[in-house]
Amino acid sequence: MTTELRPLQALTLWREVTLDLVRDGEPDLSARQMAILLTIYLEPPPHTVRGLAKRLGVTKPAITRALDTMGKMALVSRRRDEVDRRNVIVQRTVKGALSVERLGDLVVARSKDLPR
Amino acid sequence: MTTELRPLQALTLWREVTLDLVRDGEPDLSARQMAILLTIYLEPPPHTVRGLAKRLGVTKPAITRALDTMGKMALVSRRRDEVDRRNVIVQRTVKGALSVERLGDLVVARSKDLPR
DNA sequence: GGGAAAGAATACGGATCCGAAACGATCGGA
DNA sequence: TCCGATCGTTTCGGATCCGTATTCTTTCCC
Repeated sequence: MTTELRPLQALTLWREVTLDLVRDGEPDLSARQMAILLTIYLEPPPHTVRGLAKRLGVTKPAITRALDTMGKMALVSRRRDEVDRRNVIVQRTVKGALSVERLGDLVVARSKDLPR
Repeated sequence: MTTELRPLQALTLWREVTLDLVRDGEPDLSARQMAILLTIYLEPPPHTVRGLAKRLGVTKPAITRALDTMGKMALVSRRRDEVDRRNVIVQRTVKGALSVERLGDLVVARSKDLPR
């Protein structure tokens, strides 16, 4: 189906999900980190630092730093590309998958009681 | 209507809007700042630091800092409550209203071409 | 009037972030 | 082989963020 959100509904949805993310105790992901996480989990691999930088429109060091932080959180992991050892492949993790899944459920739940 | 988003659609929507926010050049708002902004613009005033802190489940200094930053960005403003001068009232601004409006349009637009 | 309580801001030390620039490692073509 | 291009990381100075604890003003109430 084609979803028919109106602006007030859209904003309400965005606010409630954001509030849930702020309140859940977990350290907040920045917009960049969120974009990286969802790109990795929604788009087919492989994902490289350069590819993510280009897609997000930010510099490579910004991606490296975000991956450092998200790596500590165990949301993503990295490994060398053995075919071309210059590349680093960004990989999914169990915890990252669970986190993404939870976000999906959150948005679905919040979309169910929007103002008319 | 009751929106019927499925998890993959929800995640795709969240990803594309987040990507738009990252790519638009404006400095990214943190999750807390976004929650504050949307609360101020979607809920009836008045909004105080304490009230926002309680609603977001974070400390008051975190709210003060977020308001400092968003004040510099001209997304919100502050004034003393003349009735009870201990309180600070958080107010909307033209730029903030435009920013919120743009986000609403963004979510609406991205919700229109979601995968079946 | 005086002290407790409330509200917001400030100080602190530590962590993270930013873009730009420099740096190694690796690859690939002449 | 060697030299340029590519890829990711590191470094730099400066800004922002975190939570805790403290400070300052104002209000409330005995």
